[in-house]
Amino acid sequence: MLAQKQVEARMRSFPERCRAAGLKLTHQRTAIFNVLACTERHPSPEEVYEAVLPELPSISLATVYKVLDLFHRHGFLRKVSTEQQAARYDANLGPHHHLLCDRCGRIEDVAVPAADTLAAPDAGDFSVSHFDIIFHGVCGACRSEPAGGR
Amino acid sequence: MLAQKQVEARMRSFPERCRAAGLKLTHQRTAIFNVLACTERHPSPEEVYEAVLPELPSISLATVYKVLDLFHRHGFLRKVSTEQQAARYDANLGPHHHLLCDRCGRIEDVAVPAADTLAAPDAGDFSVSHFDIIFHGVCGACRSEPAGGR
DNA sequence: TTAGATGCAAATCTTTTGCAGTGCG
DNA sequence: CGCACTGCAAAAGATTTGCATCTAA
Repeated sequence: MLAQKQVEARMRSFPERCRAAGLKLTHQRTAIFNVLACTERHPSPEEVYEAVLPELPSISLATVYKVLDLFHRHGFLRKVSTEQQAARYDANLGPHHHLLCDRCGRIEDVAVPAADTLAAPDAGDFSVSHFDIIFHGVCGACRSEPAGGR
Repeated sequence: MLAQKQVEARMRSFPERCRAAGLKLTHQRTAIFNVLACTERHPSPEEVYEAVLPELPSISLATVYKVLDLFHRHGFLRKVSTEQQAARYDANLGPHHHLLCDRCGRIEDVAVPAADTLAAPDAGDFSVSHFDIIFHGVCGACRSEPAGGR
C-alpha cells in the first residue's frame, strides 16, 4: 500500500521543497502536506480540514483551500477530478476522450485509437465499467496569447 | 467536425429514446438535448441554460440542472470532469491513474503500465503536457452492499 | 385525468475574497 | 523588521430542494 518509507521521504524533503519554491514553512502547511502524504484516499479540502483540525484546532477552512491551491500550483500535489461536482456535459457517446486547456478551461474531443487496447488494469475488487482520459495542455488560442499568468 | 447528419440522427432518435426510457417529451428537454447535440463545446449547466433561453425565455436554471442530471442518469449524456471545481488532492506524483467508485465516490490509485505507451494523440493545436485516466466502476464494498439505489 | 415535469424561491454547499492581525525568515 | 501567511467573516458561485402549478400522454 503506502510504504512508511515513502511517507517519510516525502515529509523529509518537504521543508527543502518549500524553500526551493520560496514558500514559508508553517505549521499549517506542514500539517496539510502531512495529511496528503500519509493517505491514498484523495481527500477533499473539507476532509483535509477535518484531518488537521485535531492538530491545529484554530486552522480555518479558507487556509486549507489556499494552501491546497498553492501546493497544486507548485506541483506538490496532483488534483484529481471526479465529475461529482464538475458538470460539463457531452452528448457524444462514441468512444473518445478529452483535451482540456489548463489555461482557459476549453474542452475538445479527441479520438484516441490507442486507448481501445487499454485494458482495465489490475483493479483489485473494483469492477471497472469504462474509463475517461483527460489530456492536459494549452490550446492554440491560449498559446498564442501574449501573457500567461494565472 | 460535427457532421450535420450526426446531429440530425441524434435529434431524430431523441423522442423514441425518451419514450423508451419512460420520459415525457417536453419542449424544455428537447431544447436542452438539442443544445448538447449540436455542440462539441461541452457546456456547463449555466451555459446550456443560456443557450436555451432565447427559445424558452421562461425556463429556469433548476430545470436545466434537473434535466441534465436526468439525461445523464439515463445515459443520454456523458459527464466530463475538469478538475476546475472538483477538488480532490493527491500527493502521489508518480505515474498512476485512478479508479473511481461511481457508487460511493471513493478513489483509489492504479498503476497502468500500458498507459506509458499511450502517446498523446493528434491533438491539433493543443500542446499536451500530461494526461489522467479515470476508470469508472463499483468498488468491492459497494458491490457487496444489499441495495443499490442512486 | 393524472403522474410526471416545470418554475420559482429558498436552502445548501463549495469556494473565493478582503482585510486585520500574526509569525517565519 | 517586513512581507508572506493565517483566520475570520462575508461574498460569490454552484447545485439542490420543496412545493404549487402546469402539461404530455
